[in-house]
Parts: sequence; structure tokens; C-alpha cells
Amino acid sequence: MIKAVRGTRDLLPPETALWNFVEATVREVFRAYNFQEIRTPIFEETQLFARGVGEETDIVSKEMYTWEDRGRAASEKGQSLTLRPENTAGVVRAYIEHKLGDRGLNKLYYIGPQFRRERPQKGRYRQFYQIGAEVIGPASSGSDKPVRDAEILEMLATLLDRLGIRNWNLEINSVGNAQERVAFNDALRKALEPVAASMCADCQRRATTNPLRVLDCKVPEDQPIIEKLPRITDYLQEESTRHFADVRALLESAGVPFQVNPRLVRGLDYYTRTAFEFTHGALGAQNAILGGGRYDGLSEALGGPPAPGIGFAMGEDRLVLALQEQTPNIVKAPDAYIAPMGAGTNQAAIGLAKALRQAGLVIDLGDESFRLKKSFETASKLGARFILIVGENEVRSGEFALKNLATGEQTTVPRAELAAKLQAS
RNA sequence: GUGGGAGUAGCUCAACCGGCAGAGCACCGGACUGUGGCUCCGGAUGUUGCGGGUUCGAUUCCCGUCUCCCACCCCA
Repeated sequence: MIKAVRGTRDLLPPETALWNFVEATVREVFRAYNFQEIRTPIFEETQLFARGVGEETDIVSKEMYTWEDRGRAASEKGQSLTLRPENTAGVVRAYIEHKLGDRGLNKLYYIGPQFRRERPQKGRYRQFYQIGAEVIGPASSGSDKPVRDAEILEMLATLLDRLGIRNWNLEINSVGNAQERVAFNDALRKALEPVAASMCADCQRRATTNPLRVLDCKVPEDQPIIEKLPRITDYLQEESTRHFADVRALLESAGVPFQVNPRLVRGLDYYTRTAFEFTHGALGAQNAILGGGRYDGLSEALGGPPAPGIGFAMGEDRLVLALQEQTPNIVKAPDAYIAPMGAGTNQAAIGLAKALRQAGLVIDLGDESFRLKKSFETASKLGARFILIVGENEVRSGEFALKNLATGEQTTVPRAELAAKLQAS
């Protein structure tokens, strides 16, 4: 038997209804903040991710689906292509390519699949879905202002509330600009040298490979050491410090609860200044539901004009998982099940079904060969509110037997009044 | 990529020391030929993930492999 490949999966009803609910809510909320949708290709030149996300990140160095495309001529070497591992690089590429800044398109959102070749785990798949938004534009558009950061965070808090996600937690930090990050990294490396040997095995390795990750260590014995390590906030210059302070003040004005987490670091190279993460308790080790931050130098890194920006990516798989644990299914049951009965009654039934559907009702239809008992069983199983019997008697008289399956009440209704009757009750 | 656990009917899971592969739910038919849910009777479930090995005999023991789950690395 051929099965879905490792790390991919089929989304089946009724779960798909939850996905549609999430996406519809996202579109509605984002629209209120004047974001518009962008759809970028699912694969891009490998170089885009190498330069945009960072050569040294795990994503680029070992988690991408990359292949060499066929050259146009037999002698020509094909270009290296990659299934997108995230969507920000693609959006910024499109921003540059179509000069979106000049067209005033500064607020964009996307919903779609991304691909990373990781070991699958709950809430972590090789084809996974992300919802994200980016505010990007020339500095003159205000895209570098603290109010943009606060506005996006407030939008996310509103979205999670609207989705009915309870117990989310927002942590923010500032990781500084490019120069400040380098200075902090050096200081951290130096501070770790004498103490690393007394830390856990993971930290000993991180101390040289990725000092920022040491701050993320959860081993209790290491905490006293980590407390004494330099903090990023000590390495922020006046401008970054003020930016961060402004963001915090604006969040308070907007009524968005948050915690400053000086240890919050982000994995992708392009992040600057504000970094944030929303977490949710019920997701195990994969507790981050969305994360993001500012990326003021990304456009230049990709050969574009200066265009400060801020954005986030939300794991839709995990969002749905969190919702499933707290909400029952939301599929709307059919309003009526139509049961034709007797040779030729299908003809009347299909026309009737069409008319009722056009009136906005959800209608399912049986077949004239079914015994009435089977039709009742099916209607009950589907959870239909009513069963409408289209037998030979009904077709002849133009009046139909309509039974409320919950109350058992049955009435005879003329064809012209069926839609109104079903809508009213 | 690393470590551990698990894969048996559509679903949830049993099967003792290696001896005919089972139950509940769901499904189909009937009791009831124009009235569901409840009840009763009957029925079909299957490459025991896949491939190999040991054995008279393997769901069971061994090896390999695939997938899922948990954790690590990393990250949304």
C-alpha cells in the first residue's frame, strides 16, 4: 500500500473544518489591520534562503529539500531549487522584485505550506503550515517605528483571543541590531570560557557552537551560572534601548499582557531588535505557537533597498492542535436529509434539493431505492435536523412529510413553504 | 541526525511459556415492505507495518527495514 510519506499527512474531516475556521478568523482579523494577502511560490532559488535565513542556521545547513533542476540545454547546468522552509524570505524577495514599497504595499500576510526535513514529532511535520504577516517598507513609511511592533503584537493577542485559545503567554526581548549582537555574542563567549566546563554537556557544546542557546538551557544546576552571564540589554545602545522601551510602553497602553524574557533568542540570522514568542501550555516540548521579530537589514541582505520590517510566523498545525484540546468539533450538521421513496421520485427530489440549497440550507440527498427505515437511520447518523420524505404520495399532492428528528414532530408542508419552514426552525 | 517506546479489523485495544487471530464500538442484513435513536437475532471483517531468519508450527523469539509517538539537537 502506498502511504503518505514520512512527516506528511492527510487532513481529514471533521478536522478540516477547524482549519477553515482558523484561516477564516485570521483573514478577518488581519483585514481589520489593513493587511492584504500575498502568495509566493512554494519553491525558490536555494540562494534566497541561504542568504535570507542564514548559511549557518540548521534550517539551511541540514533541513532543506533542495534539488538541482534540469538545465534548459543538455549542456547547461540546472539551477539549485529549494522547497521553501519559511515564507519571510519569499515575501521580501517579492517585495524587492515588484517594488512593493513604491506601491504602498507595506502590510502583507500569507497562509501556506512550508517544508523542513526534520525528524517528525507531535505538532512538527515535514510539510507544515504557517500563517504569517510582515510589515515592511521604506523608513519613511514608519515601518521601523515601535508602534508597528506593538500593533502586530496587539493584533496577535486579539487573534488568539478570537480563536478561543486560552492561556497563551507572550514573551518579548530585544536582540539588538547587527553590531550590538556581535558585541554581545563576543562578551557571552568570553564569559562562558571559564565556567562552561562546570555546565551540562549540551551547554559545553553550545558555548562554542551557539552561545546564545546557552541562555535557553533548562537544566536546574546551570541556572545560577546563567544568571550571572551578560544580558543582551546591557549591550544595547541608546537607540535600541529606547525602541524596546517604547514597544513595552505601547503594549501596556494597548492592554496586551507580556513578560520580558532577557533570554529569549531567535534562531534565524535576520532578526534584529524586537523578538517575541507566544507559547501555549498544552503542546509538550513544542510549546511555541508562534514567533517573530524585527528584521531591519533583511531587504539589503537580499540585494534590495533599505526596508525595515517586522513579522511573525505561526504554526498552524500546532494552533489547530491546541484548539482541538479545548473545543469540540464545529461542523455544521445538515438542515435536512431528503429521502426519495419509490421509482421516479429522484426526479422530484433533486429539484427540491437544489431549491432548498439555493435558499442557503445544507441538504443531503438519499436515493429512491433506499428503504425508508434506512433513510431515517442515515439522517440520524448525519445529525440532520429534519428528514424530508419525497414519496409518490408527496410528489402527487405537492405536500411533503417533514419530520423534526430531535423532537419527533412531523408535519405536512406544501412545497413552496419548505424553505421558510426549515429556516424558521 | 541521536536515544527510547509502539505498530494486530474502519476505530480503541486483547491474545499466558511459540500451538486454529479475538472483544467492544462502528459497518451490513433481519425482527419492522412509509418512520430513526432503544432492544433483540444474524453476518463480514485481517498481507498481525514490510522483508528475511530460527522452528513441525511465529502476532509471540532473532535480524533488517518503514512509519508513528516521546525526548534530544534545532525550531514555529
